[in-house]
Amino acid sequence: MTEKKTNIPMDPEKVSRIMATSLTEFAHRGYRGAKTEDIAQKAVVSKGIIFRYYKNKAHLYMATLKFATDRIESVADYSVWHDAQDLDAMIVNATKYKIQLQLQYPEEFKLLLDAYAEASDAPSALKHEIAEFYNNQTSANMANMIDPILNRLPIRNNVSRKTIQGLMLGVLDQVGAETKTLMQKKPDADLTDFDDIIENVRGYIDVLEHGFLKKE
Amino acid sequence: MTEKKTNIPMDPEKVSRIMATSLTEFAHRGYRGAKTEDIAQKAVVSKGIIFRYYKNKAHLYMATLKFATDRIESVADYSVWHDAQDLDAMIVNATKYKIQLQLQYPEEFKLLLDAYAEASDAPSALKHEIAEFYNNQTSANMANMIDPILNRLPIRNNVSRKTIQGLMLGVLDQVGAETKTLMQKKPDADLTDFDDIIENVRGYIDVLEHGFLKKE
Amino acid sequence: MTEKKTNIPMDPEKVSRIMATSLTEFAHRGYRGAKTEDIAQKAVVSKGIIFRYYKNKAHLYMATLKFATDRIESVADYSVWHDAQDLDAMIVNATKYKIQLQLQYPEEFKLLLDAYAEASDAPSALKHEIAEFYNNQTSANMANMIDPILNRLPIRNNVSRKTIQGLMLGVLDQVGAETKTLMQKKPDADLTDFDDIIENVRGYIDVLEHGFLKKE
Amino acid sequence: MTEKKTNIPMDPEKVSRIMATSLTEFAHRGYRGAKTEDIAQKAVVSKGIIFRYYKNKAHLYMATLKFATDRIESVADYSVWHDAQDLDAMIVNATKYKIQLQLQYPEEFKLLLDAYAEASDAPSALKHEIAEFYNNQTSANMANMIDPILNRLPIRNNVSRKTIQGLMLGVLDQVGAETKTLMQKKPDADLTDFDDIIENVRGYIDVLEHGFLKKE
DNA sequence: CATGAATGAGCTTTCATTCAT
DNA sequence: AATGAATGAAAGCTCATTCAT
Repeated sequence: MTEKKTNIPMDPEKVSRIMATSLTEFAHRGYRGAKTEDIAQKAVVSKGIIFRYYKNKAHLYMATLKFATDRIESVADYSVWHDAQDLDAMIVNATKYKIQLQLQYPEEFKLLLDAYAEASDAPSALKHEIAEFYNNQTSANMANMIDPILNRLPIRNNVSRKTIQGLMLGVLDQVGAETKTLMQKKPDADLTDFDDIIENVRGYIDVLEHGFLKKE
Repeated sequence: MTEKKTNIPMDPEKVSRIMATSLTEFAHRGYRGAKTEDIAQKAVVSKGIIFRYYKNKAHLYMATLKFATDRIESVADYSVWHDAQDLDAMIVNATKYKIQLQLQYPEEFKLLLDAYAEASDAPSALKHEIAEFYNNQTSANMANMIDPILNRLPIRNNVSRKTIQGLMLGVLDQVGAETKTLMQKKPDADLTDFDDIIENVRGYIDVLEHGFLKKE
Repeated sequence: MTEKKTNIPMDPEKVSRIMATSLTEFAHRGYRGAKTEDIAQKAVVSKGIIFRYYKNKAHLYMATLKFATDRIESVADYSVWHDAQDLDAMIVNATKYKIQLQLQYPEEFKLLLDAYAEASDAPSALKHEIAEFYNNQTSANMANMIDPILNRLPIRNNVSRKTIQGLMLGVLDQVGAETKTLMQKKPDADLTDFDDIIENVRGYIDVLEHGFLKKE
Repeated sequence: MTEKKTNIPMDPEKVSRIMATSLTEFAHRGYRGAKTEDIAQKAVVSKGIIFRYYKNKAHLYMATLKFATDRIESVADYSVWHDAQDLDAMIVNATKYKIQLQLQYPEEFKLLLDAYAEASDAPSALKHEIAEFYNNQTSANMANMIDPILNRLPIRNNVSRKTIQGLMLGVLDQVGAETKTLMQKKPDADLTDFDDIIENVRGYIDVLEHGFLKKE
């Protein structure tokens, strides 16, 4: 299992061009649709160097996946969650943040979303990476984010934490869907175009709060 | 744009075998991963006939997409929505129904979900089909489904129909996610395995109703 | 170990052209020096068909090896050995025969001689074939050939069968070397050009007979 | 034809490492199977220097061939032939010597034996070297070796020098074959393992002497 | 001079598509 | 009309050779 670390020295500029190009190509064409020749050409490197650096196409794909998760991770600012004082503020921040991420890293999102399907046969090392990406948008993760806020709020009897977490995820899913739809209609949208979505979110939260908070 | 309708006579049995096989192959391997040779072999038809019937692989893929949407549409029983007397009954029915659909037609779902990504470069004629599939799980469609019920309910002021629709979609998205997760853990699950999910849904609806109904 | 017999139907004419070309190319350029593209072109078949018929280059090579051994085997006429009444006749016949074989199947000989070196890493199934080819020019085989004749002759005491067999093999080796040398000097030689060699052989046998027969 | 002798200064230590490694690699993998990368790595020199010293792979191969012949030539001790007082002593010495050479320089032998096949398309300058190696085991060479001894012996009428030379070569060929077989069965054999072969040789010579010497 | 990273021509192999039977 | 053997463009990958450092 211990891969021979052949320790090929890599030119960081080339690596970065290759990764950026691979990201785009894999995201838009899928694993099989992306051609190494094209990637090399668009990255302004030789075909040979790709195989020198990454051994083969599968490894290049995995490296690209890792690159995408790292990029998203590197900008993931969880303070938007923790610092919020109330639910409305938190969700609005989170929504803005999620939209911003999806706007800023659309290819990373596409790549990772597809990866789940593509990587069905492929290496287990990567599956961990991909699963991690998915888990960040999952119940367990959500719990950590909103529990501190829920602790400060008077929850109505008969409403479990899990239910609230589920609803929150549902709201975020819905935000994701609405964002995706808007981006398709208006591919070069910026943050201000998403004000309507944020307004929708406010409505969702208002209903939810009425739903699970104790009526004084 | 006007496709030459050469009107090739097709043996319905072969068509049906080809479609069933294509569905499976495309769903599991993706557009480029599926091989025409394999499809022909597994469908017990000659490779030639596939090209005679469908002109080329892209058209076969599109036909398969259409086949998948048709199959799902053909069993879509909207009475589960219309006949429900209250929100709880409606959503529980809808949830059961959606789970059942996902269980019964996992390949169709997989194919159509991936199609969104795969078909990025491909023909516009198909995009319509795919978009339709997605729209069925979208605000406009949801409106038709739940409006009759909402009409009978006393909605709290300041809560718009659109908000409720969005929340409902969010709940259904969340159900979809929970179903997917469960199916991955337990690939051969049956309906009874999904009781927990349905219980979750009851919790969601309880909160939502408290959230948007007038307190008497 | 049981290879899936995919049972590809093969056009005998194409097979025969491919084999003939492969034989020439592999014999003259070695395994790595021979190019599938060239083989296809010279055999007037498509590159694809070679891979259809033989799966890959390694299998093509093995098939060619088998083809070469079969061809030589198919014309191997052991009666030249058995029918001879005396040693001189036998060796002269055998020499003529060996020369003829080497003249008629120079590429087969070259291929098989090199195969021993080339096939060092390769499949065990083939090793058997190649080993067989080599064994035909070996002590064990020689024993069967000349023992019937030796039985009729008065062997001098102190001379073992094994010694005589070894000497016979030495003579045949020497004939092979002389033939090879002559063929290099005169690539388009025919049988009559080899009369000198046969004359040499007569000299060898005369000495040997004087050496191991009882003096009456 | 006049090669530009650019007279590149060469580090003798590097040359020696390159030659030793090339010998091994070319002998074991053949011309095309040997990789310049591997040779450089195993010789602990840069790939660049190989091309600086030898221009290209073909020249490196030729240099290696020359290196191998020189090594064998440099230890070739013809006194084993000249000093022998009788035929038996001479052949036994020669046999021991040949075995020792084959044992001590197996890679040189393998390289040169294969070279004959490999170098079919290649440069004529080398052909001379290779031919020389082969000629050393040839009639002309043999003549020089054994004529002094034959001069002292009473040869039977009707037996030509050439015949005896041929038979001697045959015996040596046979020794070579027996040695090869034994080395394959027992790769780490030493000289004592070859006693049987030497015993066989004694038998061969006994027969030959009886065959070509005058009966007093 | 020496190095070894980079190049890209050239090789093996795959597979959608054609077309003789 | 149906078949599936044949095709060859296109893809992944290798490695002798070059050349900036």
